[in-house]
Amino acid sequence: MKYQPQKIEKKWQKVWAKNNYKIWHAKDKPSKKHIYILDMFPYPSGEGLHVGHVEGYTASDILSRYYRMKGYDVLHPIGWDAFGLPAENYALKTKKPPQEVVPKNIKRFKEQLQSLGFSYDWQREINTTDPNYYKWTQWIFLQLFKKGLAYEEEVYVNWCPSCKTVLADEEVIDGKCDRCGTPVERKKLKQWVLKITAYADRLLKDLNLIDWPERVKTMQKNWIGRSEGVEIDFKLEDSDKYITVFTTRVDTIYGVTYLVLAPEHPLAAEICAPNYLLEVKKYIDLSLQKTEVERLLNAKEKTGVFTGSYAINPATKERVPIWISDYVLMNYGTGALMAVPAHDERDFDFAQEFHLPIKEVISYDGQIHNEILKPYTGEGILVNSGPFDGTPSEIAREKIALFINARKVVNYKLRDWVFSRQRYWGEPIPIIKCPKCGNVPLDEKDLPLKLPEITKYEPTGQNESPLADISSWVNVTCPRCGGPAKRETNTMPQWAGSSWYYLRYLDPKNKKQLVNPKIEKSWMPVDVYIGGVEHAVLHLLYARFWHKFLYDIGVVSTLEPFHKLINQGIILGEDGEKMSKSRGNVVNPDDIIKEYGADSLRMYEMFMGPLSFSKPWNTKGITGIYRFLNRVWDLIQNAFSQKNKKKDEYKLTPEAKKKLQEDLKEIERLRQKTIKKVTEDIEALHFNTAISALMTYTNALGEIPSEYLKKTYYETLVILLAPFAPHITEEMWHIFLKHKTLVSFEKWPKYNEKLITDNDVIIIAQINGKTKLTFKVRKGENQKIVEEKARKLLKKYLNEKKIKKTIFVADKLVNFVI
RNA sequence: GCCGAUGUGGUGAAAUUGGUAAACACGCGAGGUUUAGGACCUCGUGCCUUCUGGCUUGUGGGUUCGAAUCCCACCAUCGGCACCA
Repeated sequence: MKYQPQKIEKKWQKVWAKNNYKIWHAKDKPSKKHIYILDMFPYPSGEGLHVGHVEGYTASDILSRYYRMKGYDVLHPIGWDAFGLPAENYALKTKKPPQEVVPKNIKRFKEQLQSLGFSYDWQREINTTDPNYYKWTQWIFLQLFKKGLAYEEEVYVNWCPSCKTVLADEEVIDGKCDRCGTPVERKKLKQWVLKITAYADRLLKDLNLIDWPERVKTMQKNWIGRSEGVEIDFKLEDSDKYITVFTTRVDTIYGVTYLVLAPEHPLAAEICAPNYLLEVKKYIDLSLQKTEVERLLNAKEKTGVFTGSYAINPATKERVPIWISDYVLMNYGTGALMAVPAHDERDFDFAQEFHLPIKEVISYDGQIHNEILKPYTGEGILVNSGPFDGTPSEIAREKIALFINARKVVNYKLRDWVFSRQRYWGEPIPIIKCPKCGNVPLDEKDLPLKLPEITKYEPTGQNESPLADISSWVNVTCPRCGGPAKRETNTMPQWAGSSWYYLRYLDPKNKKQLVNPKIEKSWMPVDVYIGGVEHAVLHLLYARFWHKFLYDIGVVSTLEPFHKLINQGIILGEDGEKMSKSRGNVVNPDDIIKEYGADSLRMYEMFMGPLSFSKPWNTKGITGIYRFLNRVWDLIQNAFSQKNKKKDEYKLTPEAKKKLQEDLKEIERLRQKTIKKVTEDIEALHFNTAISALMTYTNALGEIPSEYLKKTYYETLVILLAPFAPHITEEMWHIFLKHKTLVSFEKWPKYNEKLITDNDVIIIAQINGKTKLTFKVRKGENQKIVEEKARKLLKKYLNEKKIKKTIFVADKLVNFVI
C-alpha cells in the first residue's frame, strides 16, 4: 500500500473534528499541569493563508500536541482579527460590504487551518467583529474613559490622505502609512486618545519580568524612550513670561548660545518682536505644511527664523536669542530647547548655518580648545563655566540643577495612543456627545453598541467616519439630560480587538463578564506566544498596556499577559527575496498540501532551520521530507505485513550473530537517545534537530531486519513523530500497529539515562591539542591505563619526544603536550 | 549615527558547560533498477596533497594543553530606531 497523504489526511481530520473538535477542547479549570499555547490570531485577508502563517502555527501545534501527550491540560485556541483597514479596503476593492467579505475570508482561512491538521480548540473560536466580542472591547474603552485614560484632545495627528483616516504613531513607518505607503500629513484634529504614557514606566520596567527575544524588548525600550533630565525656565527679557526647556545635559548650560522653539509652540508667534512677525509667521506656516517625509528628507540642512526676542540664561544671566526651527519637535519634552552648539550635532549644524556663537564648556582632555570643528557630545570636565570649572559632567549636572533651581523630570518618546479612526469597519466608540453634558459614556447595559449596516461605507475624507451620514443612528437623546445629542461616529483602530483577545478565549461565551476571574486565574498568563516580529511596538505594546490597565481594575491577576514570546522568522521566496505577488515568488500552502500533503509541509517548514531564522523556501527541500515520510511508511508497513518472516538465527554465522547482538544493543541505546533528544528539542523549540534525530533513528531501524526488532522500536518512532506529522502517524498507528486508540493521546515515552551510555567510551587521543586518533576503553577506566594505552597507540607520533604534560579528561580524552 | 541579531561546505544547517567541525537533509558525481523519463536503492561528496599528511568555522590579534564556542579590535549582512534635546 502506497503512502497517500491526500486520503489519509482527510480521514483523520474528520475523526478529530467529531463533536466540534471535542478532543482538543480544554477544560475551564485545568489541573496543575497545564499550559496556554497561543498563536497570534490571523487577519483573514482575501489572499488566504500563507506559508509564514504555517510556520508559526505548526510550531505551536507541535508544542500543543506534545504537551497533551505528556499529560498536560493544553489550551490552544484560535480566532479572527477581522476589523480594520485591510478588510475594509478589500471590501471597497471588490465592491462588497465588509459584512459579506469577512465571513467568506474566515471560512477559507478556517478550511486551510483545518487542512493542516492543527489541533485548535475550535469551541473557543472568537471573532473581533462579532458584537458579543466587541461588546467587551467597548466595555474596556468605557473603563478607560471612566478612569480618565481615554480622553478627547485637539492634537496634531498623522493623517493618511489615501486611507482617509488618522493613524497612531506606531502605524507610521518612515513618515509613511504602514498600510499603503502614502506619506502622512499633519493635521490638527480633535481625536480620542488613550493615555498609554501613564503606563510608560511600568511598560519599561516590567520587560524584566518576561522571557522575550532581546530584540523585541530593545525595540519596546527604544520606543518608550525614557530619558532623565531637568526642566529649566528661561525668563524672557522685558517680560514675566518663561520659556521652559527640557535637557538631559544641564552641565552644558554655560554653553547655551540661543534657544529654539518648535514652530507649533504656543509662544512662537506671541513672543515675536513686531518687526520680525511677518518672517516668523511665514516660516511657521511653511513648516506646518511640510509632511513628515519632507521634513526628514533634509534633516541635515537646518532652517529657522529669529524672533527678535531674547531670554535670560539663569546660570550666566546672559541674554540669549530665541529662534524658531522645525528641528525642534513640539511633541517631545516642552517643544523648546536650549541650544549648546559646541556639544550637540544638531545645534552645531544650526549655529553654523546662521552664524551663531559656539562656546565650549565640556572638555574631553581638560584643555580649552580655540576652534571647534566638530561638536563633542560626550562627557568631560567643565570649562568656561564660572564656578563649575573643573567639575566632571556627572557631578556638575547635580550641582548646576540645584544652583539654577531646575526641576528633575523624566521624559518619554512614547506618545499617547491616537485611538479614533474615520473609517467604517471598526468598533463604534460608545460615547454620546451632548451639547450640554459633553462626552457621556453609554450605559454598560446598552453594550454592545452595534455597528449599523450601511450601503455607503467609503471613507468620506471629511475628518469623519461614514457613520456620520446615518442620522437615524447618530441622533439620540442624551442619557444624562435627555436633550438632543449625537453619537460619536469615529471607530476604534484595528489594534483594539487584538489588545485583549487572549483573555476572551478563556471564557468566550460569558455574557456577564469579560472573563470569569476563576478561569482567568487558572490559565493566565499565556505560557508561550508565537508570532511575527512585526508586532513588536504595535500589538505587543498595546496589549501589554491594556493588560496592565485590566490588572489595575481587577479583571486580570497577572502583571504581564505573555510570559514567553517566540518570533518565527520570515520565509523568503526561492530567490531569497521577500515573498510578494509582484515578484511572483509566493508559495501557496494549498498547492504544497495537494502535492505532498500537510504532514510534509508542516515538517519541511520545521526542518528548514531554527524557528527564529529568516530562510528561503526550497521546493526541492520538501521532497527530502516527503521521501522521509515514505521511508517511514514503507519501513513500518513491511515490518508488520510479512507474517511469515521468521527469526532464523540458527542460520547465521557466529560472526553475524555477534554483530546482530551488538546492533540490537546499539539500537536500544539509540532509541533512548532519540527519545531524549526529541523531548528536549521540542521543549526548546529546536524542531529542526528533533527531526534530524528522528531521521537518524529511522535510518538505523532500516539497517536491522525487522524480524529481530520488537514492536516497541517502531512504536517509539510513530509516537515521537506524531506531533510533527499527525496524520501519517495516526494512520500507521491504526493500520500497521493495529491500535484502536489515537496516537495523538498516546503517552509520551520516557527515556532512561543509564541505557543511553555504552559500557565502552571513545577516548580522543591528542598531541598538543590536535586529535590524532581515537580508541575505545571501558567506561570509568583508570587514568593510568588509559594514558598507557594512548601512549602505545601514539608511539609513532611521539617517537622518543619528551612529554611535558599530560591532560586527562575522564571518559573523554588524553592530550600529550610535547 | 545609535541599538539589536547574525556570519560554519555548492545550499538549508548541526555542534554553544571550551574537548573528533560539517550531524540531518538538499544538490552534485558514479553505479543499480527502468523501453525512456520520473520515482526508488547502493556508494561517494569541505579544501589542498608529492597519498604521507597538511589546511579549514567573516578578518586580525589574545587567553588556553586545546577555541566555531571565551576576550579585544575590525569587516560584512539582516532587522529596528533615527533632528527625541
